[in-house]
Amino acid sequence: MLSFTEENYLKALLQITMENEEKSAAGTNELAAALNVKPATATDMLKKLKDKELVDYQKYGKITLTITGRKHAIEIVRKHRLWETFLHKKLGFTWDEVHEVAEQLEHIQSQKLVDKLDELLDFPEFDPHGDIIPNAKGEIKLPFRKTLADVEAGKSCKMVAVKDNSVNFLQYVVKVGLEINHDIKVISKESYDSLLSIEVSGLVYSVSEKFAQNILVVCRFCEVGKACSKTKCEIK
Amino acid sequence: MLSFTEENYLKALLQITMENEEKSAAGTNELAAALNVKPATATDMLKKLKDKELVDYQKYGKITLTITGRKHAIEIVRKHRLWETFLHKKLGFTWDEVHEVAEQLEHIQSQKLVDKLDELLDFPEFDPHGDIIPNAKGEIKLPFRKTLADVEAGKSCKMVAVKDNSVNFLQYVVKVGLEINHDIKVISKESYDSLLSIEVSGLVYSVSEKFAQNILVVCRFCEVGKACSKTKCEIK
DNA sequence: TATAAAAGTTAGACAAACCTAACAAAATAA
DNA sequence: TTATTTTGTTAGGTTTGTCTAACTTTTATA
Repeated sequence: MLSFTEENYLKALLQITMENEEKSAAGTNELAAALNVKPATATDMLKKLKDKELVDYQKYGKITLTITGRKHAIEIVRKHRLWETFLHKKLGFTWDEVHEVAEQLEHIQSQKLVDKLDELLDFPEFDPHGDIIPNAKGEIKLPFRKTLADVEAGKSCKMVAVKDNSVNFLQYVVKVGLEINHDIKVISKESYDSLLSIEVSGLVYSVSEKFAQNILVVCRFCEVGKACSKTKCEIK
Repeated sequence: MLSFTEENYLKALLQITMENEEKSAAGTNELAAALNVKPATATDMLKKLKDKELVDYQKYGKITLTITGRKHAIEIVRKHRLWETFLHKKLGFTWDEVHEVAEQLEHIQSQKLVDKLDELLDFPEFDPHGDIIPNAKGEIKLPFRKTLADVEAGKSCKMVAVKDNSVNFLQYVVKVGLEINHDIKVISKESYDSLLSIEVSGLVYSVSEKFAQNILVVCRFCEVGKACSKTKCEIK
């Protein structure tokens, strides 16, 4: 049985090592920062997790999850995202409210609860932020996605997810009129500061590059989740 | 903000002091037993809860909850019973499965979650064991109830709740064919060992006095939750 | 009422998860 | 390739919630 804290370390490690394709290992400082603890604390915990064979780690070396550790981490992420979906779909929580409560709910131990929740929600694939919900077998099929910052001027795309789940960012996204499944046209890009001019539902907004890097998009004409090969695809 | 442990102590104190009308204070050993810790541990925690003004207590004296402590405890019980109801009504958990999971869920901090859950369940009054769910104001209207052991031979009653929420007892109740809202007729009572012969849905069973003391009943003809004054009332 | 039993407390220890301060190793830059 | 910065570790300390063992107070019993 894992403690809440141990679960949080595993989840953080999974998130760090899944951030992008290239990176597959984490560092102590990085991990500590993600969990809001001091590096010394993370070192202590890493020793413990190593003893339990949940992480591969040695002094001054990079940190990776073992198969078992990864399985645990995925189960936690699965629960987190199912709860987020429940809060949003069944209890009317807005997408900026779900994360905080799901952080608590993800630690509830009951396989039956997870299974039944999944069923109640009709086996959802995505949570309210557009993140993939790992299935009951712990499989995650990573969908093909670009960030809004990657879209060329003049091209259009469809928003499918956000990278940043902070309340601040999510509320800002709403304010800009953006929403999952909305179409976005990139009008222009400033070469100096990469400021983007975008059109959403007929209205034009300016957004920073930082903002655009946290909006995940796909081609409007392509199937969600697959690399598109159609000639008309606007997202390469 | 209270820790899980502190919440459990408050809840246990509420449960002990509400067990029956006469008793309104708890002892250290009793509390420790309820929480599965040693008396020494309970003493430590009591000092802490006293400092936080959640309990009235002094060395070697009886323990009672303060107004604030009671309010917290009732809120925890409310959450526990709402979650039990949710698990039973929305996720198909049986009544012997709900308690364990609700023990975890009762500690989730989110006022909105509690309110929305209450709404989703259509503001239930009773949980799957027939226990009263305190309302949003923290009010508990204690209904008039007797135990099956109090019912005279020849009289009938209606089961409305159980006192013991253990898996063992609950499964046994089901085995005997009993269920909330079922009518029970007491055929006879052995004067030697108080063994009861009862009739449920046309079938006759023998149950011990201990068992009968954990089945809560009302008069079949009286309104649930009120002391009955009708002449035909069979439960006095 | 004296004494035994029960109930409750204190002292000292331990594990988990955190910290700070000092140090060591690795990576980067001069 | 040496020096500096970044990264990571160790040592020692704190808090929370638990324990055991020894002790004290209260209650019950003879």
